[in-house]
Amino acid sequence: MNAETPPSPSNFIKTIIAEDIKTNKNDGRVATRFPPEPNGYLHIGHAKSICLNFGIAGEYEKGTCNLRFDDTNPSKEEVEYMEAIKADVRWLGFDWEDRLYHASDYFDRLYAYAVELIQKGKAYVCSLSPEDTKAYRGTLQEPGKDSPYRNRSVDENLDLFARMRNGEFPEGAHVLRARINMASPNMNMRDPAIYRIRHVAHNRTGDAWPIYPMYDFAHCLSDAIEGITHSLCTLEFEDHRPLYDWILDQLDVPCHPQQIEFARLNLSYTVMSKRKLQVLVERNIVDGWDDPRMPTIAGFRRRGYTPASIRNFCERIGIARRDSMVDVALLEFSIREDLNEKAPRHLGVIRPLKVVIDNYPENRTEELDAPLHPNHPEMGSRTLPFSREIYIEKDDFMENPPSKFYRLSPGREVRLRYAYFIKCEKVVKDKTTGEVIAVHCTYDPETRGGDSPDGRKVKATLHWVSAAHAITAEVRLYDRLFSKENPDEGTDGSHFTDFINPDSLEILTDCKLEPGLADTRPGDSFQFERLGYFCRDKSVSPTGHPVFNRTVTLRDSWTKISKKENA
RNA sequence: UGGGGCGUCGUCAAGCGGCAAAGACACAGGAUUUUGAUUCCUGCAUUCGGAGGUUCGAAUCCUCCCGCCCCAGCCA
Repeated sequence: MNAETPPSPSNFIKTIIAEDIKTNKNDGRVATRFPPEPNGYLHIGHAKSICLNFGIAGEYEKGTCNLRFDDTNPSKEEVEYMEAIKADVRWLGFDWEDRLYHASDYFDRLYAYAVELIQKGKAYVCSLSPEDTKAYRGTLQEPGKDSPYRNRSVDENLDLFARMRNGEFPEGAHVLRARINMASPNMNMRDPAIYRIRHVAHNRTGDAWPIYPMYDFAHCLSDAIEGITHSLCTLEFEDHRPLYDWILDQLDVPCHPQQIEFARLNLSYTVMSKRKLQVLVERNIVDGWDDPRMPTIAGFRRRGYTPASIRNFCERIGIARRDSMVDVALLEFSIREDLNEKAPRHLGVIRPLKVVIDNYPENRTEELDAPLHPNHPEMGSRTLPFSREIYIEKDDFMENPPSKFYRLSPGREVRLRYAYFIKCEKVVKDKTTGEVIAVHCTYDPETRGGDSPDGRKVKATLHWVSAAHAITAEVRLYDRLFSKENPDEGTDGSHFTDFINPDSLEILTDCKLEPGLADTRPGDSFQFERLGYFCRDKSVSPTGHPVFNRTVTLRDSWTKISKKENA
């Protein structure tokens, strides 16, 4: 039922579950669930939870993981999000089979449980205004006061709750509260609201309900109804666990799942809350939920990340209870690792510099054979057209190179990948700006394919593309969205948007790629040799050219060396 | 200042009274290389937030201290 993922390391949750299996606590069953609220797109933090929940279930013969939408707040939730969430979970490689559920599936049963609670004297209708409710709640260090409505009779509560359900009251007039303890040091136990009036249509139940259950009431009961054994959630719900347990203890429920909390994922140089991601989308700071710079699953997909790379990343970061900030370099390692094996190699020049090979015949074109993957011959090969005028990367030429630079420069010989050795003879500059606009070279016909029969060596191999045959493309280079490792951690009045990296996107519109890249499809991934991994985008440039997104650069020790030299 | 958590390498993270304190990423060297990529070696915590204590023996148990996170939605 689950995607292939390497054997995963142990963590405290697996330890607990293994122990439960050993003691036959749930008849050997392991039932988890992934319970998103459909109020936004899934992000990499959700991927951690998905991999955990589906992953654990997948490790046991009697393991199951449900997909359950926690749709108890119709004013925030949308069908668009539900569809996107399902697509993302599937894309990640997980299968909920026939176990797609919604908290809203249980509204009737939840209502009956609420009635049961009232009948047992464990819940009451409170008619305090929201402001008064807040005032009565007390503070972190002072106990709250009992609501004046706390001792209404069971009959009156039953009547009022029935009328709430019938839509007889406006929003805010009443609320159903659990009758626990207004003096509890745990705020969640100070008679929390469990049903509120909302005259809002629900995307699945329509106008059937004018009241909706709160998270604390709906979640534990949904878990119990589904026979969940281990209810995994993030740390901020730890204080809710006593309430989770209290509700299940009062009621006649099928089972009592165990809630276990773990730390949520924080990734450096990005933000992870749905609210903040929504701000980025609404303010058009990014191009939508699937902007390749977004830490959403949809964003990573469009960026060219593979499901396996994200799953491997989630395995590597582990599961623990301490707050942490994972280095984005680990994610980058995970995608390089996967694409290095799978991505076919191609040549593409993103900042073209014209090279004329003076001793190469004017009208000649050759077809050169080039493997699609140097380490995997079984992937086959393609041919590369070669001619007198080619493009190389601007960065691969320097008129006055520093000592460590061993690419092309005046008088120097280098290899063109899978083609010929060329030697730089002359530099052509723009008369006014002094900018190098073309380079003249000679080639050695004896070096066809890239080997010299006389055994002479060159220090560098450059990627190139035949000027007459290249296709033009738009390439989008992405960098981290934020310039600060933790955008949430600004000084006094700062806002996370203050740290947006102004250079997070660079669009190159005149890139020259080997012709074979013309017949590729959106979503296809490649390595452009010496540059990085790129993924064909779904869009087309304003000029009608294909668009490629840079997923991640190759590891680059040259940049480090050159920076060191300049420092 | 009430309650609940958490503190092991630059970053994640194993470890649950007896290890020279896993592993990964990052980093630094070196080898191989028609990608300054990949691959391959090598190095990288005498120390587990601090101080005491228990014990033959402590990262693991106890005490105190310090630091960080969460909770006062009719959000989830």
